[in-house]
Amino acid sequence: MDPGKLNVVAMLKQAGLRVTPQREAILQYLVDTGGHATVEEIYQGVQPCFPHMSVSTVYNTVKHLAQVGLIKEIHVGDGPSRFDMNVRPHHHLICRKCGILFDFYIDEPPRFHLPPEAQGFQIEDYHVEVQGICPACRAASGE
Amino acid sequence: MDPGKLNVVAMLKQAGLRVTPQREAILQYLVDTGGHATVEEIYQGVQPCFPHMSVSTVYNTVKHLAQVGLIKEIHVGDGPSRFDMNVRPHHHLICRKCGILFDFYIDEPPRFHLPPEAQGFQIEDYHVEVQGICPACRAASGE
DNA sequence: CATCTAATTTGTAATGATTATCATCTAGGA
DNA sequence: TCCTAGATGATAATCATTACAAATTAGATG
Ligand SMILES: [Mn+2]
Ligand SMILES: [Mn+2]
Ligand SMILES: [Zn+2]
Ligand SMILES: [Zn+2]
Repeated sequence: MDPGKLNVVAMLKQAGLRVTPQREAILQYLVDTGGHATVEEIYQGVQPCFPHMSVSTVYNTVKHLAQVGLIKEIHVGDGPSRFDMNVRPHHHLICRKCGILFDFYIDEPPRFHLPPEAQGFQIEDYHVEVQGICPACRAASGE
Repeated sequence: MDPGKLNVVAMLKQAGLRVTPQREAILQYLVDTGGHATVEEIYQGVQPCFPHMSVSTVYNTVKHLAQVGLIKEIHVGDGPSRFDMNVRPHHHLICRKCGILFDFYIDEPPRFHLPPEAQGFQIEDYHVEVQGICPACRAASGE
């Protein structure tokens, strides 16, 4: 028996979600790849194993997984939503050339000083989106 | 003669853009409202004065205005693009209740410490998106 | 001022991401 | 085993945006 599979089943059960083959496959894909997948990427990724799965099911599932906190939906620029297995509070580096995403962390939150009209704004969360050129693309264009 | 109108004409000319009635109206709307308008809001805003204007023209114009740096396109969450007259580098507070946007500034950029796989990433720009509850909504729900 | 041309406008079609709908199916509890 | 709330999947609908092409026009030129 596949220990990884047992793992995603346990994750679904702990989260109080019904365990379906589709949900197992989608969560397994996310666990295996570990990156920041789009619905389309997930859909393509599970095709070989689940050729009948509907793209609706992928949308439904990632919505549920995000609701129970197993994954996190992130929006980057104007692109499609991405789904992140890393649910710790963290931030992202985005390469302008190839679009690759890296996680990074900030230990001490920056001091936001708010304008008068925003005084009293209750800060609940924040996300830093850094744009630039990734090492690989720098190497490629630098040469 | 309207001094404001002369102003937007000058802005367009200085930017090297052709001056058309539609562009004047759109830029004037942005100058007057000064906020973070969507294409739809701009379109509705100029309707009384330009009932014939096409929504395509709004898309075209904001794209051009952004290209020459007169405005800045911003993406917030999964919503439509917003267009910002404030072209200084700055960041945003977003209210989870009503969606209102506030600008804010950070004097000293936070120290991003990157993970090993992102070492050498060339940072070009960054944007902080703060989620929370605005003063008005706090007052409304607090009472 | 008259003419010319490339840029602009506009209506419409096409695209891409996402949500809505609903008939069918099934996981999991009784 | 049965039952039912919840899940799936096919499809339609919606929303934001881009693509296209014909008609119009800003602004340069003489
Ligand atoms: Mn991440
Ligand atoms: Mn702003
Ligand atoms: Zn890159
Ligand atoms: Zn609010």
